[in-house]
Amino acid sequence: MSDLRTVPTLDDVARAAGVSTATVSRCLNSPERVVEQTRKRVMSAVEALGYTPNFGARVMAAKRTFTIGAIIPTMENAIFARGLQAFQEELHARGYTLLVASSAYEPKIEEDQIRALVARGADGLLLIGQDRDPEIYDYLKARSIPVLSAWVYFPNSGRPTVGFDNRQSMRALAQQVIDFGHRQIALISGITKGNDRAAARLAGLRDALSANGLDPIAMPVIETPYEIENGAVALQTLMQADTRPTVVMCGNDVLAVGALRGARDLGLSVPEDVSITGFDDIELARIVAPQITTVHVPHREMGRKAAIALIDMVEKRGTGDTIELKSKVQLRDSLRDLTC
Amino acid sequence: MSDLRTVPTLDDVARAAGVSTATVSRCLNSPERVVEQTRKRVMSAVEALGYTPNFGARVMAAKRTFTIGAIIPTMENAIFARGLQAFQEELHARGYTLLVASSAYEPKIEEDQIRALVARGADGLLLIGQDRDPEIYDYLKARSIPVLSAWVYFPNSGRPTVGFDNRQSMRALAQQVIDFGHRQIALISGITKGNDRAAARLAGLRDALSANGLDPIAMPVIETPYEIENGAVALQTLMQADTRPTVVMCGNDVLAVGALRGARDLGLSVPEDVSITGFDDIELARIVAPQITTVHVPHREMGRKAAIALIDMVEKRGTGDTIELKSKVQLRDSLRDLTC
DNA sequence: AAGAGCAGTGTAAGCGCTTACATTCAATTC
DNA sequence: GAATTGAATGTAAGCGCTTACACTGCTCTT
Repeated sequence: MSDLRTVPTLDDVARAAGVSTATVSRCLNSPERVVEQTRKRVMSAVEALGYTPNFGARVMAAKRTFTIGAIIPTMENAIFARGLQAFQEELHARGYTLLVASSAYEPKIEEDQIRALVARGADGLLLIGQDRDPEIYDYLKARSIPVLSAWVYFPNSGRPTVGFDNRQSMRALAQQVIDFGHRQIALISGITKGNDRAAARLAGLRDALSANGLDPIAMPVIETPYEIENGAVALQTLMQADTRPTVVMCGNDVLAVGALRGARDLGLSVPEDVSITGFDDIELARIVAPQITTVHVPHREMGRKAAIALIDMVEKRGTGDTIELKSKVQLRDSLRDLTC
Repeated sequence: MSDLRTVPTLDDVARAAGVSTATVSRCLNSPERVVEQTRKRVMSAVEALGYTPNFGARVMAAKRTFTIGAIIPTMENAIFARGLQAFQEELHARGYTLLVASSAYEPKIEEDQIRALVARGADGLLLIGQDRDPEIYDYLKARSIPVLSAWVYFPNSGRPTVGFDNRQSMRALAQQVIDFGHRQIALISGITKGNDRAAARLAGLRDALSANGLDPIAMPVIETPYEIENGAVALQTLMQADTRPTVVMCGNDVLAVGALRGARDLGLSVPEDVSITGFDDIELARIVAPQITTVHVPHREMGRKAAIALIDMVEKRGTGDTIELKSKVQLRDSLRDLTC
């Protein structure tokens, strides 16, 4: 291959094909508006020159970037990986590119990232959860950039969401735990401030306690960032209390796996000495021994539907539908049935 | 907040501050060239109007996108997550944005993704490994887009790499295995075609065998995509052979974790009945019981250094240095010392 | 057979920014 | 004090593309 001195432009193609730049542009963007014969000529010129449209110029002229931004709290563990993968596959299939950033669960960083993505011309944004400074929503609205919140389901928030009901899900899991005879329940939660999923899960657990005549206030709760190590430490703290819990429920599977290791390090067996539950049903939950009882979330489906919904908002200028997905309690070995 | 009718432009800011657009542009891009007083005035106008530069226009005028593209084989497991996270943090700190795509280990898809990233104006590209169609390198060269290969170290390839020597690393691990008295060694490898890391690891293992008077040809090898399930299946196949291996080495930790589960399902204990080793030292390796003996790779350091090196290449401060990072055998419980 | 209608194509005006070059003016030099 | 210098700022030419609008030469109407 020869070393091209410069990258060819629309103009070069037009000249080579003996047409105007407008025709070349049309060939590329709405081929049906150009007659077959011309189109062929143009396309072979494109081919011959190895022409690729200049992204910046196209963005500027068309005022569309075909870019969707997504900001997730973390890339370091698999919580969002599968959903995001599906999201990106669906976007790709529809001609969009995904721009990912992560916020490390920091609202400040998230805000920066939102601005960065907007500055880069993202046509739409996928965010996780809904709990953020209203000013950000104003900012996005002023620029008419559609936003979709995933991983949550809030039908009455006035903003579209695609996800599942974290509160109900946790409540359902807790009900199961209670039905299994557990009364001494403790929770290792993620940080609830600025994290509506974590907050909802905590609330759901309390709902279940109240509904079963147990005191939600008395329940020991440790809030800690979603990291395996933190789960281990938290479990050890909980097990040193005067009245040991019979079950330690965790805000997600990452904490649960940590708790499992913490128990192991303490010489406790799970679920004989203490039961552990998780949330999310990421691969991790099935890899460890015992496998972790958790709430299964349809990650891939969520990612796919989020992509479809968001593109819809971008293209149809629709306001965006809220979509509810169903989660499901996934019983495994880490939860002991005390009633047997 | 009021609903802005239109997004403010450089011109609006210039008018509001009573200066020319050039001055505003300079305030934003090289503030030291504008006198303090003016700069302050401009900045408060920027603030007041909520101005954000238009990405497309900036790209077009500056012929730079401040975007770095990265194509990784997969986002679905954690192999690349940590390194990529560090990569993106470093980029962000230096004013660049990361565009990530994944290829599903398919050369065809990777090629598409490369073209897509280039079309979007990526200033530089991070790829994993070096084994790909030379035509792609020509294509990138013609557009003078710097490329850096990570996760490998090939000092004499003529292209910059940032990573570790997969072959030597595997050889070192294998030497340890042999020193522990293992003679019946089997390998569950990733697919080596188009994957120089997998190929190098296989080669390194063979090196060690030869160096110790063992027959590299006789070693059972199963090649399979990097998925937990595949590791489980492969282990079971290997254990059904006439002469059972005393150790099953795996191309990475994902396969090793799968192998571990496969052993468990077969009722075998690790490492009593069979030893297992991994590669990469991702979090997974420490979560499972027993913890997996593996090769530790400095993921975060690799990501950070890759970012620095690539930006260097983009900004023409260098042609791209090859950087070697040191891996390290990480002994854990899944490998039994037969000599005791 | 003249006009209407329309498909196919061309012309040219931006899109919002960066930056080379031009201009201004105060400080410095001789 | 005139000339020189250089820092600070302004002017305006693109960057490569899309698209509104204009134009051309058909095929239909009536």
